[in-house]
Amino acid sequence: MNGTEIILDKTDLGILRLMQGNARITNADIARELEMAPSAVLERVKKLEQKQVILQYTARINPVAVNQKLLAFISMKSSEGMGSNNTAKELAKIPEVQEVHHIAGEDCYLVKVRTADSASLMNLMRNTFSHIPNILSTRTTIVLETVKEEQQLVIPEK
Amino acid sequence: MNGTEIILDKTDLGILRLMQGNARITNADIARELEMAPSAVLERVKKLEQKQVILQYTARINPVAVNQKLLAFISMKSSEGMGSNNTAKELAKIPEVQEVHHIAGEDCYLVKVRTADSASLMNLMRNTFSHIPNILSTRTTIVLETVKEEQQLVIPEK
DNA sequence: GATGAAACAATTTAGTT
DNA sequence: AACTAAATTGTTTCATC
Repeated sequence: MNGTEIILDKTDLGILRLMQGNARITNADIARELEMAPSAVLERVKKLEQKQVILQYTARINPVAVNQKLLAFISMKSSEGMGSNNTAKELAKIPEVQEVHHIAGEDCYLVKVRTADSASLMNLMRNTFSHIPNILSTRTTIVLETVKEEQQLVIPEK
Repeated sequence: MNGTEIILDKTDLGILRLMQGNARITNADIARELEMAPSAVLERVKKLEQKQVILQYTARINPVAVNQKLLAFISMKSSEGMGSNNTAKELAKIPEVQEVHHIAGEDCYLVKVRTADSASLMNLMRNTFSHIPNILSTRTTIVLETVKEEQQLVIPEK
């Protein structure tokens, strides 16, 4: 069927919870929290990486500090048939595109984009999006203020 | 006016690029890449944290592995006047809510929510959203497939 | 701000249970 | 899978430039 099912025990979930909150926590500190040996933590973490339970360790950076002040969501209709998602794959290659979701309802993608300002969003749409085939229409929504933006998942207790 | 402007030099941007790609990189490795002393890297990193250029170090976890299979975007109209954003603040407190954006156009919020399945989304809406005042209407869009989902920013060269 | 050196701490490997 | 112990490597402080 699909890939082997991933089974996580209480210790794995504890590690995930700690690392989701602070990816630079030391294995020694994880070991102290969970009352186990650091070498055992290292083994667990390696396996979680291997199994792609942990996808990446990343620093969240303030977009304003690196001049990425504009955030927009763009809905796009595509003329390609169900099953193919080449349009989405092309969109995913663009560095300013942070997210591409295929959504229910119409033949639609929802795309999250970050640029310096509205002028650079226009340029991106004119120079890059316009070369992607099968895009029938776009509707752009500009974010005025972001109140919360995290990717923290609710990790179950058990 | 606003908070003091943040000025980042080439070294800071190099550190940010490396840590955005891998938050568990050692300061020693950053030092080797950027050809400087590890103690200087430590000082820079501390300052970037202090200045809130680095907001958090986090492990990105596979949602499927922790049983968070459903992703939805909800647009909400609110009856509260411009300037106040209590509705948004209440939404931000809910752990399943990953993002809350105030968007242009109508009196609207765009909310990103992750739950186990559609039944648990229904429960969340019935039990939690319904207690938040001033929500006039909601329109829920279910994600069928996520092609890309990252928060990686484009870090300028200089 | 950056460096180098010293003291301290964490990581990682290997052997054992 | 987990533990301990030992060897290696990284972190952190501090005096100096």
